[in-house]
Amino acid sequence: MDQVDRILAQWHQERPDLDVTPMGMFGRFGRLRSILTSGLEDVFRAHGLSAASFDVLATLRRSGPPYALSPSDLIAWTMVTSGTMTNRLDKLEQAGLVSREKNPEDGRGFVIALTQKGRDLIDAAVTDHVANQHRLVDGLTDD
Amino acid sequence: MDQVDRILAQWHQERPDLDVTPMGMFGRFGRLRSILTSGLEDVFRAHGLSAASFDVLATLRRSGPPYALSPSDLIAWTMVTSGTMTNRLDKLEQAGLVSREKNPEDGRGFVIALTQKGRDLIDAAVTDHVANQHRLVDGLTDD
DNA sequence: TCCAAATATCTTGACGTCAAGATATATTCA
DNA sequence: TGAATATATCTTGACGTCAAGATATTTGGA
Repeated sequence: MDQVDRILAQWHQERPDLDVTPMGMFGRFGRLRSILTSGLEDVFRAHGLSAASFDVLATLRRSGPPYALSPSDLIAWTMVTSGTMTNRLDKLEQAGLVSREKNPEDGRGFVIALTQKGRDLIDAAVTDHVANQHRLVDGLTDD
Repeated sequence: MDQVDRILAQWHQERPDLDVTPMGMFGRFGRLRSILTSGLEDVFRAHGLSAASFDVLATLRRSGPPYALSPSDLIAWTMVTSGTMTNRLDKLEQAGLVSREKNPEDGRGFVIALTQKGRDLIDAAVTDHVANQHRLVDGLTDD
């Protein structure tokens, strides 16, 4: 009898007209998500990153040399809005992890590139992150 | 070859030393979550609610008569911080969906209760929400 | 009885996010 | 070539969340 079971029991009592079976699935899915998310964030934090900043640095890193993309490319890969990306890039630029220069071929755009510091940081962070994912996945099985 | 596969292919190219198998699972788990979450929010929005406000009203409703709990109880059920709960209750009180009165038995505390309007709203919203969960779950199967 | 410790809630400041709108530059095609 | 339209990015304002700290009240002994 966990928290999800208690919630279902309350609904059964108060609203017997509803079949709340799927609610149990949604509830446990959400709890699993929250456990996994915070497990991942532990590693990001250990490298001074958030999930948001890791996301951008990792996208640049795995795009291969020269480790540079436009904000539009980053928006497409990460599926966030342009306002969110501007905000992420402001933080990363301020931290010296990426550079932001005008695109010489399109006056509307910019080129975002990993700095050496950003490159070193994301390489170390990804290594730890993948190991952490293995650890978290191994910790499941019968959930 | 979806977005997740493309990401894994890039990592394989750039960091062949890493076994990124679990990353595919995390990626698809995250995408599924985002799809389900936005599916649920459609119904909340249709009733003028957010996931946050639905959460509080539903907790009060399923607690049974007199549909009243302390902020501490609500914090325990919803697993958010006290600051978050204060903010949620401010919004709900302002919308006339809950009342917030001093607890006559404990000067430090309050009693949060559904108003009639809140009671009517959450009963209708929960009915739709559960139907929506059935719909979303039925839409899966081979994912 | 009175004070130290515990408890209940609110406040403050910072994050990350989104939608909508503002700007600046490119592109298209009449 | 010039105007209409499309595109790239940034800005603004609002939400929801958290951690840490501030207040007020209650409780548990000495």
